[in-house]
Amino acid sequence: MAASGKLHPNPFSGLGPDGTAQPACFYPAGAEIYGQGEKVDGIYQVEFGCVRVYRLLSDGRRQISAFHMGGEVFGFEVDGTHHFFAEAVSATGVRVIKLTAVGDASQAILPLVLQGLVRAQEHLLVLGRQNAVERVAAFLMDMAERQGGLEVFDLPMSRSDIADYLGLTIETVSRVFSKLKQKGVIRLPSLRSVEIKKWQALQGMSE
Amino acid sequence: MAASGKLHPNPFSGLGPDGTAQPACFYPAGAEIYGQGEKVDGIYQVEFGCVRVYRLLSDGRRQISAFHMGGEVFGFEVDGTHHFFAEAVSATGVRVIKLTAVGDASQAILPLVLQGLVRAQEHLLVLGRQNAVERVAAFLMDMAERQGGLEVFDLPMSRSDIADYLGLTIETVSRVFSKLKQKGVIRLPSLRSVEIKKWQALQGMSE
DNA sequence: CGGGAGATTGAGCCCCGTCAAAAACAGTGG
DNA sequence: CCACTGTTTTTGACGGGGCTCAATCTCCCG
Repeated sequence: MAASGKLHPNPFSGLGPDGTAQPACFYPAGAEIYGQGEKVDGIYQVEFGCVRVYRLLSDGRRQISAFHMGGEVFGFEVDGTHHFFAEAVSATGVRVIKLTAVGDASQAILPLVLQGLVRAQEHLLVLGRQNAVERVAAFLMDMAERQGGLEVFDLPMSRSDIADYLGLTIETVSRVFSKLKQKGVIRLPSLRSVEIKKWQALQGMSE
Repeated sequence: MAASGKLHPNPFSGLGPDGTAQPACFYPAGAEIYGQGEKVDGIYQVEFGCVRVYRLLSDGRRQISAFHMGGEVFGFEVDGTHHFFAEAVSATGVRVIKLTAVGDASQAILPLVLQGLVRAQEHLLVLGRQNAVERVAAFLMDMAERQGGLEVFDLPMSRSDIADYLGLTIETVSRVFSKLKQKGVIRLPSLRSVEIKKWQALQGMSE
């Protein structure tokens, strides 16, 4: 399938010699972008598509710590080695930004790292203190906002991905979807798209 | 009570004009260091004691996103406003580091922010995919490591704080403590201290 | 039409939350 | 040192939300 997303503005385009932008790489759905233990050779910016970043427990349990969509930057690491896996959720274009020396472009990437930290802390609240309905509601609103606040939007990821992001099982995710649909809060035009009919009701669920 | 902790090395001591270190402030147990919505006027470094950083849901549910102990830096924010509460868990000394302009000392604080991000992502795995015993085991090992890896160490925080950090209830935390004690994995010399008797067993529980 | 992966739905169970009571602890004053 | 009080922790009984296991359904893509 041809990936025809338009490119997002690159905040690094004016960096000068600090961050060196590379041509975008294409990854088909499911392709690994980097793996646990690999050496870090830069940070990544999503051009189009969607990326999941996750860790595994030894028994196979998976926790997706974040999805990254167009324009977002990911792949920060602390000691030169990746501690997570990153894979394309759907057909995805990723631009690699080489950091040629320690501290390169840190002025520019600090706010991006901070944003990632805020997102992670936000998600801690969801995983630590919200029930299944609240988690799914928060997820749907987050996805809608990141796609421009439209009431109809795509879900690039499978139920399994959603479950591993929300700390639930696919069955529970599916049941919550069905319940929200039945209540008229959402509509599911297809498996991978959602229409929010009652935004207000959704908000009330994730407080 | 006199706070007699020795001061930890300050990574900002050699910053020059970028970060301006202030004299340490003292906070008694329970005192608020900053609150949600307050303006940011710097970042904070723990001199001694322990700090909890948390958010609240509208119905009062609380999620502690991190505890910060001696030497650690916290209070990073993205838009000039605090989105969390920070309170002293026990009698605590905190040094405020004023950042006089955007980007100040970012070279120095980037690794600290990255470390916070790694910690948060690590904790996402715990909250999303581990059961009560695994959560408590991970917590105990983390606390032990942060106090030098001793087999006997202090718990500055209450059961309620531990519960709100691990996404559990105080009853469940207490029950897990009792079970671990009964199995001989830990000993509880007092309410606020722990001895790890079988480190290996603890590790096996949080995989 | 058939095959396979993903998604939905159902039945049963278990972990953990809730509610309640007892126990341990900390602080105060006598 | 002890008695008294309020807070924190522990322990118990019980119920429910979400997980497990399993069957069915839907959607692709040949």
